Order: sequence, then C-alpha cells, then structure tokens
Amino acid sequence: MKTAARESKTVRPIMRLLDILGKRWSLRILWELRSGRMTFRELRTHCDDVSPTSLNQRLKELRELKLIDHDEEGFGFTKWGSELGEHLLTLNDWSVDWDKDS
Amino acid sequence: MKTAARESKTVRPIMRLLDILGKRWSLRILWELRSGRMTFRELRTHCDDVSPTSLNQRLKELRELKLIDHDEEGFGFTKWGSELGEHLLTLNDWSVDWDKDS
DNA sequence: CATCCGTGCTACAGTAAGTGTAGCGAAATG
DNA sequence: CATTTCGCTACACTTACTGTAGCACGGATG
Repeated sequence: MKTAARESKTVRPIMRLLDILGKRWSLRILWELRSGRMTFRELRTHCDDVSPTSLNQRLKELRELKLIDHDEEGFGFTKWGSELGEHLLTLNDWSVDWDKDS
Repeated sequence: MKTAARESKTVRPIMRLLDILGKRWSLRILWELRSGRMTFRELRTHCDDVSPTSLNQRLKELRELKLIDHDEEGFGFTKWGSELGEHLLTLNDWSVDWDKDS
C-alpha cells in the first residue's frame, strides 16, 4: 500500500487545495484561464512556454479537483475554478499595494 | 548576465507573488503561521517535517518578500503576511464548500 | 482518396529542485 | 564547565521539471 508521492495526507480540504496550488504552474494556469477558455497550446504560450509534460500533468490534476474542464473550446474554469479565479483577482488587487511597499 | 533560475521575469506584482506561492511549502508555511509565531523547528514539525534545506530556502524567500520576519519569538507574519493569511482563511472557508461537491 | 492542418498529448534525456539524516556554531541555561 | 535549544548547513539520494521532438487523431481541403 504505497502512498502517493505528494498528495495530501490529511483529509482537510484546505490541505488538498494548498497541495495542488503549491505545485509549479498551478496558480499560474488558473490565473491565465481567467481570460477565458483556451487550447492546450494557447495556454502553454501564456504560461511562458511551460513544458507540455508539466502542463499536462497540472491540467490533469486540476481536472481531477474539478477546478477546470475541457470541451470543444479548450480548457477553462468549472464553476469552482471560476470562484477560485475570483479569489486570485482579489489577491491581484492586494498585490499591487503590497508591491508599493517594495 | 544570467537570469535567476525561477524568479518572475515580469514586473507585475501578482506574478512575483504567484511565483513564490507556487513553490513547494510556501503556501503551507503561511497557512501554519496563522496560528502564531514559532521557531524553525516548530514550524518544521507543523509542516510534515519538511527538510530544513527547503524550509530555510522558503523562509528566506518569504522574508525577502516581506511576508514574514524573524525575531526572538521565532518566525511570524509581517503586516503584509498577516493580510495574506486572511486571504488564506477565506480560501479555507471556500474549500469546505468545494470539498462537499467531491 | 491523399494531404495538410491544428489538436491534445507522450517520450526521453538532461537539469534543477526537494529530501532525509547528520551535525555544526552560537547563544542561553544550569 | 556541560547541556540544551536555536537557526541553519552539508551532502548524497530521489523526485520534479524542462526542452525538444514527434505521435495519433480529427476535420478540412484538393
């Protein structure tokens, strides 16, 4: 019975969330998807040409968490992902003030 | 003129933020620090015994971003880190609903 | 039919990042 | 002095990510 390499050991939702969001590109992917659905290649371009291996891995995980989905228009937010995107937006506003105090 | 391995190429504050938060343990560290200041070793224990190498690296980066600081009571939030902690709290509330729709 | 797109995605070797254990030097306490 | 606790480092090992190439599929076009 082997445990997954890096998935949350706890059951707490926040931990599941922090686990995946703490992986490289996760936050960035969600951030970029705010501007609408896009194809794998488009998304890749928006994410500084992240390697397709990594992108695919993250997309798979984010889909499993029901944060994004995929249809004929490409990848995009689910209802939940959309809500999470809102949180990122408020974080964006915050970061502007934070940055002023560089 | 070499560029830093993984620091943001853009100047946008949100990117700087997502960059560091997207590194392993960053979000977790901030999450754990909500419960108050703690020593290196305490923090390490709270973070599933993360390797001291990684912990030290993240703490260093988070200090550079003025999100946490260190005094005789240990590591803890700065004013900015504290605000970011609030955001994590609302994210925690959200995650509970999200989790119900597993 | 064949040929050309663009799609999501995989293979694979190389590089970077994180792990786990041991332990150091400094400061505080007895 | 010895002991404890502190932040932190060394180092070999393992895992994660990168960068490039290209595959299989489906739809359009000739």
